[in-house]
Amino acid sequence: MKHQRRNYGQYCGLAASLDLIGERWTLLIIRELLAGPCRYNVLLANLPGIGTNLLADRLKFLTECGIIRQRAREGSKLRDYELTEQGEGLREAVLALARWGLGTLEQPAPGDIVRPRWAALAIEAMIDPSAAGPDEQYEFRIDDEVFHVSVLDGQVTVAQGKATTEHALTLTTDSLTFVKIGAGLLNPLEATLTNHLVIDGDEDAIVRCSRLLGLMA
Amino acid sequence: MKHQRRNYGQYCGLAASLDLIGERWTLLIIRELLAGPCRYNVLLANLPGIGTNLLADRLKFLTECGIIRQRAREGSKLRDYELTEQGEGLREAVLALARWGLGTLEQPAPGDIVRPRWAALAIEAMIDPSAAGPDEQYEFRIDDEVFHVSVLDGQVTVAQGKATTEHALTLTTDSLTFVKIGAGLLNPLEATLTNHLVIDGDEDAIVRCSRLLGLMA
DNA sequence: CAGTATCCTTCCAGATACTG
DNA sequence: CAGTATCTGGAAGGATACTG
Repeated sequence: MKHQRRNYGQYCGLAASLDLIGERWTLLIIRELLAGPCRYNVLLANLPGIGTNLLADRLKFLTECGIIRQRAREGSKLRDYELTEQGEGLREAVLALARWGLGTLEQPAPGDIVRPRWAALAIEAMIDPSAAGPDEQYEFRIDDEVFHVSVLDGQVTVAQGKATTEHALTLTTDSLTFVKIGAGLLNPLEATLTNHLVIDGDEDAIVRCSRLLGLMA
Repeated sequence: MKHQRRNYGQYCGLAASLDLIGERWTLLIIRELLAGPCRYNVLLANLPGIGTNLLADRLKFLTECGIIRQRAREGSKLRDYELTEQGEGLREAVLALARWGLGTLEQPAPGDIVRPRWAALAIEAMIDPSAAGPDEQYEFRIDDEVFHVSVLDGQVTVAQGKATTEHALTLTTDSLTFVKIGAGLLNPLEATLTNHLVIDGDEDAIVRCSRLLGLMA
């Protein structure tokens, strides 16, 4: 018989959350999966410092709780982990935490690492849905990965991969630069002047995109 | 020299959050303080299972990080802990987690405890700001504590204590009942019929309040 | 590739005693 | 009252080696 996990024993929404996703590493695993399905070894590579046993533990527990599931890739023996609908429900909470944490970030410490999808998380956290303009897409090229922001009927979403339609602008940068901008430690204009950030596209679209990301203050 | 806290070493908003408030008990302490300033021994009493040394550790760390501060009560030697502005910024994240966790709650396990302010957190998590109606207040009496919901200029807030104006309705219940309602495990009508929930007030206000809390589905 | 198994270290729970 | 200090068993976390 499996030993009962430690839990707070409180009948409270927050305590219930923390019983499920409050352990070390768990929310970082969720963060990775919020960007899309992912294989075991890719998770392992994107979470430097986690032990392979600990990753396996967490994945097993999250699967038992119905927060993630495994799915076979068609035409391949490889399996991906992906969020269930319940797991997807954590997006707002993760974004709220990321938004708060962005505000506390200072200059990176030596040894700190950055990944493109964390920059994508920063994009998503920065978005002000009430600033959504007309339907269009923006393509973000961060290091070697591509993401796109899509405005559709006032709904804004961020996803992995190229834009699915013509995109109104292309933004090219590295993940460190982008996270610094999100943290308010670097001015987009300054980044552009030093060539760490290159925006290519219609001028009006640039303004709309900046507004959407709260960069006009 | 103080030993450096364990941290993820990731330059990412979420990881930065978790470095500060990801340890066990920390968010539950924040939850208590979100309801208002609180003394050491009250925190200790409301967080059954935490050790006095662990609580002191957490409070010290949160103070060093600028998330909470201590304040002397006027005319008394007693000191309260309270959130700083930065700590107050965690409200949205805590509410998002509580909202998600409420959805996962099942019937309470034997030994689970409930507290009025956790029910107040459930109220706050349930609120749909877009459903805000005309300015008015609702008073909630849960066990032996009183909270009020205030709608003002389309902004909805929940606070400890009695309503500050005439209130459009008074709701009396116990914390267990209220959390169950928030978790969708108990129908408000059923709770009323069994006398676990008593609502006293104008009929239209009851409808508006129910809408605000998403109880009309 | 996707995990187990192992070993060791650190952290936490709970109790209790003590201080200003 | 508001903590600090100390101790102990047990659980969780981390590093590495190994397996189907």
